[in-house]
Amino acid sequence: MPDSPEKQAPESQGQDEQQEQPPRRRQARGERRIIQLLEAAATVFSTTGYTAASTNAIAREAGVSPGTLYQFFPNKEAIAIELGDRLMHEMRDTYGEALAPIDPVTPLEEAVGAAVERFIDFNCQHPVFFALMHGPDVPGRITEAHDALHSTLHSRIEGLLSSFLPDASPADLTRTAHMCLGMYKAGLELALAHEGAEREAYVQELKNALVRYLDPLVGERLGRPDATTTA
Amino acid sequence: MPDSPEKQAPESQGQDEQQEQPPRRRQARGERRIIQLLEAAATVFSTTGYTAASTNAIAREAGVSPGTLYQFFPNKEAIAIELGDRLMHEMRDTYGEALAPIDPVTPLEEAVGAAVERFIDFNCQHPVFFALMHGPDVPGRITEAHDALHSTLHSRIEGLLSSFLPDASPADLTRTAHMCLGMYKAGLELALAHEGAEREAYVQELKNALVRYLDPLVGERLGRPDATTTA
DNA sequence: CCAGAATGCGAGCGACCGCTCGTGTTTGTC
DNA sequence: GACAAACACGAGCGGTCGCTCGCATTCTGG
Repeated sequence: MPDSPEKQAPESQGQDEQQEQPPRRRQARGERRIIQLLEAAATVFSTTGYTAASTNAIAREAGVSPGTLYQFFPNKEAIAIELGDRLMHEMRDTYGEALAPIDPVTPLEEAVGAAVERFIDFNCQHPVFFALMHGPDVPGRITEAHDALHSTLHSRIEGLLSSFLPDASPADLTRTAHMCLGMYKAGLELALAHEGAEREAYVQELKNALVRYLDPLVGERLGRPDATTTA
Repeated sequence: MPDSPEKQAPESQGQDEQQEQPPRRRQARGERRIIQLLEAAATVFSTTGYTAASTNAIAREAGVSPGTLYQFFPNKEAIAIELGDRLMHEMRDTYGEALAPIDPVTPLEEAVGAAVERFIDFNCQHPVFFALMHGPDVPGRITEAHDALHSTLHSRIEGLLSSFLPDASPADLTRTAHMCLGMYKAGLELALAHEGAEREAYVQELKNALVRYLDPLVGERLGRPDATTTA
């Protein structure tokens, strides 16, 4: 691993906020190559992890030469970053504000079930996402993106919880939210490790675990009409 | 990374079960060096992970030369294996049969609490253990040890569950046990990420999550006297 | 005390990795 | 058709890594 060279043109600093783009015109062929390379990278990353994946392997998987790969990406990290950005974008497009709005009258089961369902679905359709987000070896920028997503989810959960539990201490709220995220991650891992009906069963099990974990906390809330049908 | 050479003397196979030891006599100094090297390896592994840890770094951390390291370990993997073996041994020594016996009259809270407490404690005192066991990049033999431990824990949990739930389907039992292990792992990660009182709070939260997850399943059991005090 | 084994050293080998560069091919524009 | 820019190639550069090897030093048994 050579140290990241970090050689950038000094740029005109200070008064021009768009700092690059020596007008790099892409042809249609180039755009196709980029997609091809990103797909290859997704395959290699999700099978071997980020650090173990070699750029030569990605190029080989895409059926091009190493030089061609570096025609479109300045370095290995940029590939992962671009891949992560596109996944993040696709997630927001697909599920829109699904991870944002919280309807306080929604029953707990429904809220948990919907959120779990959506995120598990996305991860099943894009296994790279899990490899990049929960991989232990990914470098700086990806980790930043991961942390950003993580803290977004965390504060969403915290918000949901505080709407259910307005009188809980912030520390308890944070802990509970972290625990929920941890359980979600564990369930995701189990779901990804299985397929078909078995996967569905694990998703259901994750929902059960989350609801049962949270239910006692919100139990004293004003009445949910049917509290008996749990399983 | 060079391909693992895998050059072993053919050995006399078949009728002699102790297959090696060209009588390698160790001096006291050597034993000390081995412990020194293993401690250095523990430090390096737990800070950088297995693959990212370089043997030269381990030797440097131990204050010896690379050659000296290879006087005592045939390769990098062997260091991790020896380290893992000693940890496993120490775990069994420390907690003895604590992970074995299941007293069916023990209340659920107590059983879960005791098991969680013990394992969390061990992991807090030996952070390497987590790095080696749940690290994503560790090679063959370590993964085998991990899988062995994992399936041991899994079958213990399955046994406990089946004693509580004699009429549940095997598939459900397996799933529930996997879910418990996943939740434990998530809680362990959270506990390791904090210290002192906050860590204790996460341990308690993990116990809560597990008990609440399992309680509805064993709820129809013959009476535990006080079923109301949950928190 | 001394032969030989165990221990210790560190330059360096071979393999692989991320990445570059000189060169050749394709594509768009006039 | 001419020219430049974008695209493609692949040998190979500089680097690190796991690990070796020849040689010096220290310990141990007879």
